[in-house]
Amino acid sequence: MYSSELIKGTLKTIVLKMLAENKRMYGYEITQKVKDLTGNKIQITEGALYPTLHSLEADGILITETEYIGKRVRKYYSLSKEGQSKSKEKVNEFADFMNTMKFLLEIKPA
Amino acid sequence: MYSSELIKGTLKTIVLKMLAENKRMYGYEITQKVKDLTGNKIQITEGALYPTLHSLEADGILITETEYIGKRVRKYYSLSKEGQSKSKEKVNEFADFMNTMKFLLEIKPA
DNA sequence: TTTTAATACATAAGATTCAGATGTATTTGA
DNA sequence: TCAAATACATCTGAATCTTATGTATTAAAA
Repeated sequence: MYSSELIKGTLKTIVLKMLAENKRMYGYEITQKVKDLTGNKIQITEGALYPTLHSLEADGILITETEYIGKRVRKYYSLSKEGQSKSKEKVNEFADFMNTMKFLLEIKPA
Repeated sequence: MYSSELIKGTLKTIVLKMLAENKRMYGYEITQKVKDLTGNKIQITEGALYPTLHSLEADGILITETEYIGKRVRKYYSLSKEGQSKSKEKVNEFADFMNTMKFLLEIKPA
């Protein structure tokens, strides 16, 4: 687990990337996928995730569909057309940022 | 310039790295150095920098000395013993975080 | 020569964003 | 059967940053 401040500012990018890879996902699924892929190093809390999903939806970046799994409601999120380009844009920006930071912090390639 | 949220959480790491490289620096100097090294891509605002410097000082990570340049006061910041290890620690943590993100976002090496 | 830009410190108000706590309800597995 | 996992979500508060503002000195340009 990283110190909490590090994750800041990357949540939106992570969520958009996950949805770009998986067509549609529900909230809990996103938290688990990220946890799995990062070997528990990044754990998205629900208190952070849901407000983010809702704000992305409000901005037209995400689309939702509700389904019933038995009696339980499940809310799927997927990228809108706009969301697809937004996702690429965000990932590219982060890649650029990493290069800048790598240089600034003189980090040698792993 | 990156979207503001990206920088979040990295300010402390950047400041500590700058001081590890330069022995002692004053606030304004740090903002300019980072601006120069990143080709204006990262611009630390003073409203963000000074609270950070003060809190690092309060935590015993930084030491200050005040000097007069003409009539103007200049406040130099440098790493304490504890600050030196903290600096390495922070940079290493960020390097690790970048690797995790690179994998998660499937970013190919530049 | 005057006045603008740059240097250099700093604070304060507000926004954003995240963590942690809490809440509800269902379903699976021990 | 009862605990743990699944799945949604909200709310309070803490942390951190942005924008704006303020003071004062010094260098450079008009």
